[in-house]
Amino acid sequence: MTVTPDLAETFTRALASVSRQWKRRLDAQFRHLGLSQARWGVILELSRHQDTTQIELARVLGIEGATLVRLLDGLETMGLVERHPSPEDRRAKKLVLTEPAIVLLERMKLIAASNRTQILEEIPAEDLLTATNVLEQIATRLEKMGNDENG
Amino acid sequence: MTVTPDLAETFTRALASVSRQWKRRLDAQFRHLGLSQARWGVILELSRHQDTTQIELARVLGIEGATLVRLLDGLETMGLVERHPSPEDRRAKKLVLTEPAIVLLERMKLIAASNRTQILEEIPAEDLLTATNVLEQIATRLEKMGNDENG
DNA sequence: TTATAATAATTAGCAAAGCAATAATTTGCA
DNA sequence: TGCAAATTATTGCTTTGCTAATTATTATAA
Repeated sequence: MTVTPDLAETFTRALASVSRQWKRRLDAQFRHLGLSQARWGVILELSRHQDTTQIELARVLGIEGATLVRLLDGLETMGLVERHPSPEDRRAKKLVLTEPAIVLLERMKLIAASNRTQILEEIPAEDLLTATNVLEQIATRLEKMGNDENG
Repeated sequence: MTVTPDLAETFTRALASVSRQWKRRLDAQFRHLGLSQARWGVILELSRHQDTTQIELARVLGIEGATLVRLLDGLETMGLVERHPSPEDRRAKKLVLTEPAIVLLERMKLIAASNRTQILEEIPAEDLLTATNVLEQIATRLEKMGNDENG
């Protein structure tokens, strides 16, 4: 089987559309908490990598450091995140979630999970697994291409 | 096989990461033409649906009408698109590509296609097909949920 | 050891997406 | 027919992403 140009193109269009619509929907669901999809992602990832630096967090989120700065500014103003100076590197800052953030996290998890369930309801698990693997392969490849700075 | 919460979550993270990185890369490749991924999408879709109205074009692109307005403003300034009053509805405007846009379109197609080829090189076509179908199912479902205004 | 490189966070400025509100028209129904 | 509701394009404002440039610090190499 060959990857026809049409298939590749259809894939990219569907990818863009789904990602925009998913974001839109999640933003709407988090709005009443004063949050957004982007901020939710930061908090979730932070709950898994406590005491990480900003650059490291940006890396796992797949966004630029400069983008993360603004997100953290907002979360800090809301009292959900604190930036502490790193003991071993005075350029860097360690990030920690505050108590209110940890409380909020649970509510956000429920919302995000129920959202995923609703959207993915009718997708066969097998296909979803394949799709996930494809996306992860592409993500890895894009990271590699980006670092190589070619193309 | 069951969709575990982990799988669904991994899927969404990979989706977000790929879509951001893909956009970033394409933006970089179009920059020297003064274009972007978003504007490229408008021109491509317009080449397929000549004489369409803005709202209809926004619909097939999966973006808001207001978002398209700004994209068209830019493309009109560049002399690539023209807005003509619609004969049958004085609220609406018909969109047409100019001659320079049609010339440019061919170059853009080559760039986008070579980009896709590079990124998707190692993905088995079978898996890509499955992934595309999954994404299209989700896109359809999200559109339905959005219109129903529920959830 | 000191000058140069690289790295971490930040700021500024731009693009593209969203929502909400508005004006001009068209549609539909009573 | 005529008035209310829907539709089309627009503008204003916000968020989130990017790149480029800046500052402070750390790492490297001559």
